[in-house]
This record gives sequence, structure tokens and C-alpha cells, in this order.
Amino acid sequence: MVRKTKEDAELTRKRIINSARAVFLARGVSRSTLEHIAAHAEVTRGAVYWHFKNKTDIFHAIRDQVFLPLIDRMDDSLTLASNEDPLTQIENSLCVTFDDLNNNIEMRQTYEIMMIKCEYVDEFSLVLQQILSNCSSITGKIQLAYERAEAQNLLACKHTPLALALDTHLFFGGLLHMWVKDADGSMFRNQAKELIKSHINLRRKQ
Amino acid sequence: MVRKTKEDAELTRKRIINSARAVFLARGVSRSTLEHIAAHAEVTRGAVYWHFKNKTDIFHAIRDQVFLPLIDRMDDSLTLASNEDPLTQIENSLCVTFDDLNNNIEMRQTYEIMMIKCEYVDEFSLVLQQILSNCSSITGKIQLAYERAEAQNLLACKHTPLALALDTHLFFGGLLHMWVKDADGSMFRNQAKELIKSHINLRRKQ
DNA sequence: TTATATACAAACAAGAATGTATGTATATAT
DNA sequence: ATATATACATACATTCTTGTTTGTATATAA
Repeated sequence: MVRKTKEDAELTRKRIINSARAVFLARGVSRSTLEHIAAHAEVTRGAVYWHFKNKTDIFHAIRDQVFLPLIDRMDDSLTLASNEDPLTQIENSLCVTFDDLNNNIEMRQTYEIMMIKCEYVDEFSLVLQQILSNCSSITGKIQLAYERAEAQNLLACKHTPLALALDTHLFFGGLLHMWVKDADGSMFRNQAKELIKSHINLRRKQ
Repeated sequence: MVRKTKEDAELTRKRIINSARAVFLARGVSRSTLEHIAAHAEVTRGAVYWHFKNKTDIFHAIRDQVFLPLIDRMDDSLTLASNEDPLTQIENSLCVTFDDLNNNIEMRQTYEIMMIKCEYVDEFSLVLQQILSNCSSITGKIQLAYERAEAQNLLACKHTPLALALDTHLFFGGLLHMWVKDADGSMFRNQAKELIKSHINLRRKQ
């Protein structure tokens, strides 16, 4: 076999990751073997073991590739100064995520894997913890935005910003799950934005 | 070995199911072997294969045991005639589920398995379809209740019953997921009812 | 009372899947 | 120019896991 150049090696690494994503999606993480992944990437398990420690290692590589940036983007759109009112800011920050999901196949597939093609036990339960902590962080940011909205007298209701934030967060989580599970997109995927808009309008004065 | 009486056999069958639930919960469905399950039930794989075709068969037995009744109960509380107003009816139908989850350990564990300890591929993707169809059925029922609420002029907002129902359904789905994932109960589990009440109050006039 | 089906245990065979060890051609550093 | 580390492929050993087969004691039906 030929020794590859560094760039070549990096390409194989990426091919392995992409193959793993496809295989995980099709067979679920547990039923995917390194042989499956290697075959899909047109390499041998030798190459896989060269680049990764084991299957869990590949899983984390996939996750880091698309999951972490997303959190950041959502974080930014909630925190950064903006000339829009706080409620619109929340609305946009939610929409951003679904734009990403629509435009970025890899992200969409990764989400699907994380949500319905992975079992959160042993090594993977750590991932769950991370997701949880991200959730509470996002809820916190949303709460701050609702507090600003309250200060600007934009809210139609007398609920606390915390209650509103939790409700929004739960709505968002539910929508994410349905977005993924909704195979043909008829129920939720095609109208995600309208649902978000409607959710926010529910608490906007007038 | 002794031949058991029919009642004895039924007991072992139940012991196997209960053991499978515990093992699935601890190790995830994929990593659970029939040997694990048998050992936990203090029988051999022979007994397991006598009562069930394979692991998937046990999975469905667990699911049918607690999942199907729940759908019915929720269905009932939304559909049956009641002397409460429609909004309270929706609120109660959601609360019923969380009462069940709190009181019924088996149901709680089953939910956890279905949501984060199972990969929805191959045979299991059928289960996902069923869940989806149950969801749209429930959303339909909620929508009808919101229509009644609108007719009685109970709604604070000008949104359509459909939009309200979808929003409620997504909220509920999100809450279910968080309820399960929230390991120590601090974030959501302990305040599920308050969140539901708050969610419904958001759309109640005055 | 006896034959048979039941309710398992125990043993067996076969195939995956994993991790590691070894081989090797070639970039690349020196 | 050569030594070495790199980037894999190949082969091997081991461990699980599964499904099936066989054995067997005993409820139960006749």
C-alpha cells in the first residue's frame, strides 16, 4: 500500500467521518460496525483504527463537527446586540436553527442520529449531560431576552420571563424532535417557521 | 428441571419482561443480550426463547404493556364529556400523563427506554411511525378542545385552534423529553404541572 | 393411568465484531 | 541519500451473541 501525503490522509479521515454519519443514519450507531464504515469509505478497518480510537471516537468527531458550532450560532443570535426587539430576536434565534437544519445536510443527519439513532448509555450518557447543560444555558439566554421584552412592555401576558422561557424552550425542543421524526415533512418540517412565529406572537402585546 | 404450572409459566414470562425492562434501561436495547435478561430473571436463555421469539419481541411486549394504555387514557380525558371548561380539560389531560409517569415506575422506565435507550432503525422504525400517528391523533383532539374553547370565548388570543394545538403538542412533547432526560428532576420533573398550568393560562382570557 | 405437550435447562455450532499485531510502501525529515 | 515515521492493508486471536438442538421432569388431558 502507498503512503499518502498529509492532505491525502486528512481526506481519508473526512471520508471516514462522512461514511460513519451515513452508516449511523442507516443502521443506527449500535448496529454499525467499523467494517461497515470502512467499506463505505472504501478503506479497510486498518485506516479507521489509524485515525480513530474506536466507534465512540468517531461518534464524537461527527458530533463536534456540527453540533458545537450550532450551539454557538444560536447563542450569538440571542446574546449579540441587535436593532430588533427582544421578541423578534428570540424568534430569529429559533429560526436560525431550522435554517441550518434545512440547508446543512450533515447537520440534519447528525441531529437525526443524536435523537433517534443512538442509545444514551455508558460513554454516551455524557453526551446527554452536555445537551442538558446546553439546554439550560439557552433557556437562560431566552429568559434574559424575555426580561428585556418585559422591560420594554412588549409582553401581552403577566407571566414571568422564566416561565415564558421554559415554555419556549420546551416548544423548541418538541419542534426539533418532531422536525426530525416527521419523515415526509408534512406535519411539522414544512411549517416550522410559521409555528415559531405563531408561538412568539402568542406572547406579543396586541 | 421441573415442569411449571400455567400460572408459574406466566409468572416467569412477566419476570422476563420486567427484567428486560431493567436491563434495557441500564444497558440500552442494543447492548442488552438475552443472556443479560435471562440472568436478571434468574432463568436461562432457554426460558426466554420459550416465551419470546427474540429481543424485538420482548421489546414490543414491554411497549404494549404500558404504552398503549397511556394513549387510551389521554385520549379519554380529552374526548369524554366533562363538566370542566375545554382549557382545563386540556390541562388535565396533559397532567394525567405526568401523574402516570410519577406513579408508575414501569411506565417511566418504558418511556425512558423508548426515548433515549433505543435506536429507531429497521424493525424499530415501525414503532416511530406509530408514535407519529398517535401524535397527530392527539393533536387533533387538542384542536377540537381549543375549538370548543373558542366557541365559549375563553381564548385570550386570535390564533387558530390548529395553531394553538400544534404549539401545545410541541410543548408537551418537549416536556416529555425533558422530563425523561432531566436526571435529578431539578430542571423540569418537579415543576411539570406548573409548566403545564402556565402554558394553558397563557391562552386563557384575562 | 398413561401418553403427550409443556416449560424450561444445557449443550452446541456458527458467525460477527473487536482489538491488536504485523507487514509494507512511501512521504518526509535530516 | 538514507533513516524513520506515516498511512494504511492484511492477518490473527479472542470474545460475544445468537439461534437451534437436545434432554428432561412434570402438569395435564384422555
